[in-house]
Amino acid sequence: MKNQLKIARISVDLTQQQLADKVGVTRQTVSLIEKGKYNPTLKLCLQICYAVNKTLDELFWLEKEEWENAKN
Amino acid sequence: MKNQLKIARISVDLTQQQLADKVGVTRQTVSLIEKGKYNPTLKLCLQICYAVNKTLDELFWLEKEEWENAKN
DNA sequence: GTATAATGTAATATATAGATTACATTATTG
DNA sequence: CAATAATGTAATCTATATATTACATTATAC
Repeated sequence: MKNQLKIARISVDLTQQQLADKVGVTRQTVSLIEKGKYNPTLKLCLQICYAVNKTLDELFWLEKEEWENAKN
Repeated sequence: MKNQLKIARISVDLTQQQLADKVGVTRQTVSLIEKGKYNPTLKLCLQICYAVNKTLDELFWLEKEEWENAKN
């Protein structure tokens, strides 16, 4: 599932590992979320938002059509 | 985890069962999410947003402080 | 160009989201 | 107030988010 995490993370100058540490998750999890291969929980989404100083909509919002195309 | 789902669902005149059907989940899952006793996945959050015509921030956003208080 | 940091990704294990079944409680409507 | 619809919630099961370990590839710095 597509998202804006990678660009947001880089803009606050964090590596995947640093972000992972901040939100208490493994680097792999961050990597997979950025790649759109994961369906994170709301809690994790919120923690990521706080860490990179963005809102849910800014990082994770998808219009319904994009959603329906991106079947995965 | 607190959220605005119940009020949004009622405002589009759906029962928990109807919402559950629309998003392809059980009524129990909807109930628990409304009660703040569940940590839904991003996909489910998005589908709920589409069903009640709200955004992620409108339904699920929590400021960091509220978050930190609401430990669960 | 080589060392090192950062990232991608695969296999297996564990924790937990969500389903299922069931029953109780709380609205709502006649 | 009685019947029914809507909702709360508990126990058990299944699917999947996330951890762990490990190794490969890609970027960055010397």
